[in-house]
Amino acid sequence: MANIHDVARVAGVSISTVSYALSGKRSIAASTKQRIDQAVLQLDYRANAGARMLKGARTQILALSAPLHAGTHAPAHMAFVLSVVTAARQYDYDVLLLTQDEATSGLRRVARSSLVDGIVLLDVSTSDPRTDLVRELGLPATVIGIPNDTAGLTCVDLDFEQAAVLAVRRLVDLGHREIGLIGQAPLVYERGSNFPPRFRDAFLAEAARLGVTVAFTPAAEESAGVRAAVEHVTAALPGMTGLVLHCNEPVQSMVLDVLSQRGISVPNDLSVISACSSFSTGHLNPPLDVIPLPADQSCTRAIELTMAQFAGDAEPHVEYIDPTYVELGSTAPVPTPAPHR
Amino acid sequence: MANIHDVARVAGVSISTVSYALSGKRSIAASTKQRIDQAVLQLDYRANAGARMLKGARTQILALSAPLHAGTHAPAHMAFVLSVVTAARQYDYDVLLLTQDEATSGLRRVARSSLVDGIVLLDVSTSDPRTDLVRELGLPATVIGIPNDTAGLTCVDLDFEQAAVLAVRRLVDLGHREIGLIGQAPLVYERGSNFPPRFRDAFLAEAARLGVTVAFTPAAEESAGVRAAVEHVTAALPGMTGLVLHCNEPVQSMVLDVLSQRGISVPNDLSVISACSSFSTGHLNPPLDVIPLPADQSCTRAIELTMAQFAGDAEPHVEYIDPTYVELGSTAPVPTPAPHR
DNA sequence: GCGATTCGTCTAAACGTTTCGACTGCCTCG
DNA sequence: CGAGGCAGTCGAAACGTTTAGACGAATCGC
Repeated sequence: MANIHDVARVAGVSISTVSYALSGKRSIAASTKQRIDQAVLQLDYRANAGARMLKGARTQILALSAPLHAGTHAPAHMAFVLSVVTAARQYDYDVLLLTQDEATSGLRRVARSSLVDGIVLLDVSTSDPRTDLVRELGLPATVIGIPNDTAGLTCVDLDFEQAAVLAVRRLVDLGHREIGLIGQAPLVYERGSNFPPRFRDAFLAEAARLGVTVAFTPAAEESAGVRAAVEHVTAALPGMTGLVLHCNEPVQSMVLDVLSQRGISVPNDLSVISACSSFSTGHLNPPLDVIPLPADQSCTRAIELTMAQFAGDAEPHVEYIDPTYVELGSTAPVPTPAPHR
Repeated sequence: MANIHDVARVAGVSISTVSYALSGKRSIAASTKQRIDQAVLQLDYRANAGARMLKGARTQILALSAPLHAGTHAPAHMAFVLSVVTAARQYDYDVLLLTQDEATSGLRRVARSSLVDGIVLLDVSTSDPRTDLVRELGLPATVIGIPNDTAGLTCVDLDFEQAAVLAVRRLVDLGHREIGLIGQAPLVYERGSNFPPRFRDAFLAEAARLGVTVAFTPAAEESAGVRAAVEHVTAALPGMTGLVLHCNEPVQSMVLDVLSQRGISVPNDLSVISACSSFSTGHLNPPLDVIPLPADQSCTRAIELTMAQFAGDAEPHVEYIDPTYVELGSTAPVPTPAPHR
């Protein structure tokens, strides 16, 4: 493999001149620069990564800790992973993928061996051992998601609380007073995943504040679980006219199936909102109003924040991404304007 | 960060002694080794990755080129990615994730800069620019999937041809003479993905050999597409008693829904087989007989083959993984033993 | 016409490993 | 008892960069 010596020889200059020409850190005569560029092209030269790391103290590699938990929707997870890689490449960073097993040991290994310049954490739980590790390692790091203790951490995530508020208000504005909420699988809550309770609690709080009645239930991912969840909310709230889904796409689709089997028409009989869906709801029948969970926005911002830490101009802080509401026709004013209460 | 000098100082030996003690490449007195281990522990020392790469000519990093194409089932894709990472870790290798955009340029970059020791290619198409690049780079590489031109390449994959034969024979053995085959989405075939036509062609060939009638159709992923696919095969084959699904899980599930809506009972009226599914079919209703596509097996083998190339004892070749047939009760002897023809 | 400045280039010193060759005792064998 | 071997350790030379410092030549201000 061609090295900088070869380039220098071909271009007829010293290696430092080559280095400066390529980095642009000192001015180089146009003619010299041209000869060097030519030699680089001819030899297909690329600076040796190891040498660059060793001397430069920058590896241009980020560690991405992306555990895939049971109950996490794989396509959504994939979307985050790919978004991180794509965003990192914008800053000339590559991404080393770390998984489940080895979650903390792998992070420690790559960090202590100076293999990576920084860390991105995906899918943190409310109390996640990786956050302690990140604090200990003292490496630039960004967490996508909000753990309970954010001290000393840089975190970014969709504002799930605000998303919940948005969903409640939309339905309330349309006159709905009895609203169901179908959440993630029970084990997602038990495991301590960070965003489901954030959404649920804010949802319940806003509903209470506005004086509307809510029935919440998690929904297991298989069709029996979904059926049970729908039954639970309808039984708890016989007068339910609005329903919010904070669950993954297959479950959303199954909920719509169950509703249609029961002869419930959306939005005529029931207004339905999809909250924090990573993907378009356009293929659902009917397409659901949605508050999107924009993987690329979170990830792009996470990378920006990591780069800011490299530059040294970034204090640890928590950053929320504003949710938006997208109307696709699955909500309507409350059907029978019967006086409530 | 502690370096080897620090360890040497704390242990009271020279750095070469530390290096030998840790690598085990020369014998070291037990007492010395112990002092060194102690110092390593105390300082939480890990060899600097850059220095190791530079000198050792081994980076302990693999590039994984994992483009996520439209029509690829994300969970299956994820399973392959995670399996590759897990398998690589068994050999103390980390994995650098490369995506879609940058497919060839990214591979070239990491290879030419000696950032990675080897390459794993996922989801190759029949004619994939990445395979030419791999040949050009001359780096150890393993392809998961079989492109048209395998010259000079090391490839590993499930034997989709054999899987197709297995599926046909199973149904034929049970007396079925008219068999439907529902495949991937049309764009998957158009894009040149490697395994769908391998399966389809072998399926048609084996069926022809055994003199049974087949109707094949691809199935677009939305429910209208699935409905159309089912209609197509039933219209083409009014006497169809067997159906093979070579498509992703959501489509399989939708096919079963359509069948049940039409009052077709599995396996009483129709025997159904799921071919090359990455995930268990246990949650389907009914659970389908399946010829699994074992991501971990392919990936583990791919890593083994890459490691063998490092060791120098491996010629480029194509390796097939034997498919297995798992009975879960979705096939039965042909229902009405009416004489066909 | 001369010191100061700027530009372009070079020399050489790091960076933290791995590993080859060499050295020192000590043991063994003839 | 001396030659040879071996276990245990060390010194020093790579590996391919980046970058601080030095230096000559051209340019500029006065």
